[in-house]
Amino acid sequence: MTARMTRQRTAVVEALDELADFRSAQQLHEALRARGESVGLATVYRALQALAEASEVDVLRAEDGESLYRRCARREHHHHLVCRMCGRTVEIDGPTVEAWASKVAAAQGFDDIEHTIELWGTCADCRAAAH
Amino acid sequence: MTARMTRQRTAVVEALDELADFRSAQQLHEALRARGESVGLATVYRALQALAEASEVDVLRAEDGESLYRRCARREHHHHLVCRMCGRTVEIDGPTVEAWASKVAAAQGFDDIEHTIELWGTCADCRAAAH
DNA sequence: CGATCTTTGACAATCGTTCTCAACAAGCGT
DNA sequence: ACGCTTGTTGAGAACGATTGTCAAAGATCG
Repeated sequence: MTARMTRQRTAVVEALDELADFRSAQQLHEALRARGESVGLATVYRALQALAEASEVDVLRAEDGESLYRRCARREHHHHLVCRMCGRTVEIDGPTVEAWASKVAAAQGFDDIEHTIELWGTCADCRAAAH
Repeated sequence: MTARMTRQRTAVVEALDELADFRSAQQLHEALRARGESVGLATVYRALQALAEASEVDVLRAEDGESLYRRCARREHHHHLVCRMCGRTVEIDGPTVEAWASKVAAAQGFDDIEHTIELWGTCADCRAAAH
């Protein structure tokens, strides 16, 4: 039950730190390959899963359903503004929104409330790159 | 290019109306089967896809990534409070949130902004049913 | 160092969803 | 009502992300 520190897990964390923005498991796997680190894809998935459970990384779903991972600066609850082309991410928080969400849900008699609030857009660079 | 009204499409729309809450394509397919209507799964997916494009149905992704569909009362933009157990849905709108979202995104130089704002919870009935 | 016990990785298996393509049927004109 | 044209259907294959399998490998501890 004790989490062991392995070469592979360290490598995944390093890749996350290096890439900074939201990336898919497969992108991370490829980045590790490119760097010469040999890590199995399944292992990357397992590492990310473990990190997510430990709240070490944030997970969100791209519009096509793929899971994206990122090591965020703040560990407290927050949301993201993500570029759908390059993954560039800006952390945002919205105290107003939080309050609104829980108030609305409670008013309807719902429990165990969770909310998904993510903003997607095209960042200035990608817009420029697309002509 | 003209959309044809087929037995299958009508059936899918009927199933949606009957079930009222957010359902997966597979759930709808099964409901049709159970009712005696013979409709292929692929056809259900295609019908839902077409309906979604025409803004006839709302689509959202469950926490496990599955797509859920629903015919909403209002066709204007709005959000949902959904029971993660039974799919029961309450339509909500948050003018405050909308404004907040576009303001934040624009401030960061992002374009083509879209936002995902969904609330998940356990409705009173499901809470009771779980003891 | 050695025993223990988690972790790894190549590959198979899942699961939702989309694709393929020949058979089929709406809608239109006659 | 009758073909024609052309969008639609359905069974099954294909796909892509993710998870499961299990024997071999390696971390940790005494």
